[in-house]
Amino acid sequence: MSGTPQIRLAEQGSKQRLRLWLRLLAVTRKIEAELRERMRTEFDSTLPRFDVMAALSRHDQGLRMSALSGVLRVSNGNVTGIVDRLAEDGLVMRVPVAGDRRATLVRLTAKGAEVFARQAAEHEAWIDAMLAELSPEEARNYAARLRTLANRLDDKGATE
Amino acid sequence: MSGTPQIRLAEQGSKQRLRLWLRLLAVTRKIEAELRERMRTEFDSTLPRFDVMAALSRHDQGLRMSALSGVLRVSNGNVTGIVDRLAEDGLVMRVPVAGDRRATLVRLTAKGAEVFARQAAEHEAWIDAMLAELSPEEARNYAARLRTLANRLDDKGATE
DNA sequence: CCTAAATGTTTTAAGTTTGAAATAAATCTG
DNA sequence: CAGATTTATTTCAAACTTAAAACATTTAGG
Repeated sequence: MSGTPQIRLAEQGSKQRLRLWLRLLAVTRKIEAELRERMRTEFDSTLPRFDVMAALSRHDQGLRMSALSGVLRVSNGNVTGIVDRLAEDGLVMRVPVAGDRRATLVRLTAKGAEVFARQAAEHEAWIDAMLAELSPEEARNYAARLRTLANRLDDKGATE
Repeated sequence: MSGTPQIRLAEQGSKQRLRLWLRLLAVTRKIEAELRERMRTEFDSTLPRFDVMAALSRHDQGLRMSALSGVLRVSNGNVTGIVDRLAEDGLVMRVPVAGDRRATLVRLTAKGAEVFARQAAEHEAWIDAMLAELSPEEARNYAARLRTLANRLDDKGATE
């Protein structure tokens, strides 16, 4: 009815992986929705803004627009808009790059660094609470597994 | 320097969970980006459209706008726009609900069901290839773990 | 040097997304 | 049964997102 045993097994593998993907997506969306809601109510901000500030907080010297876009895996034009709005609020600043007038370096302002520090502490606590069910060891194991999976995905993308 | 041993351990757990979350997000975004790209180039469509059709394909009798919104975990207004565009393309139809003139039932058209069947087969194959590194058993185990995690998150949300 | 290709960023058009306000209809309550 | 509340959906404004086009600048070849 449903083919040879070999094909039945392959189909099952495919179904299991699809199911895993759907669960992964569901959990990720659930957590993101919760984080977005809290960012909005507690800090009157958004996740994309937080993501940009988080990336910048790891680079005191600042990041180019293209580097920011690469780190966050979002399009160039997207970053332009988010940085525009953060700059309006005085949280980041655009700095010219000496020797390349095409490029712009984006950096957290003093105010931006201060605001981000507060938000980051809460953000970490929210995640800690949401994932409290996972022991530190379990979290570490899953993170490691995801890391190898991400590497494999990157490899594939690179060779295509 | 960094507090009592108890606090140091708690901090570590928090860091591990944060790291896990960041990896989860990175992998999910990577896969989504790949799926979006393929939906665009192979089918000239988008993930949100596919998601809506996938939900409808599991309900022959159709779904109310609010049910669709609930299943997909996106806002009501969002679903309105996506269904509008799918309807323009003749892939879904709005059907009045007998006995409740506020509500609308959304269903796949024959064309929509046919288009979705083709896309779903490809979609499953793409995911199967991307997650090929995971054995069916491993996929099943992770899916199960994510399921309990999702349940826990839902419980939290319900009691708040 | 001068042009062609490459690089860095912004702009644009279309679609997605949210939360809140508006609308419409059904249900509850006195 | 009339008014108030709740429920189902759409509309709206603002932000996010992408891919592609436009722009500015730099680098590479001749």
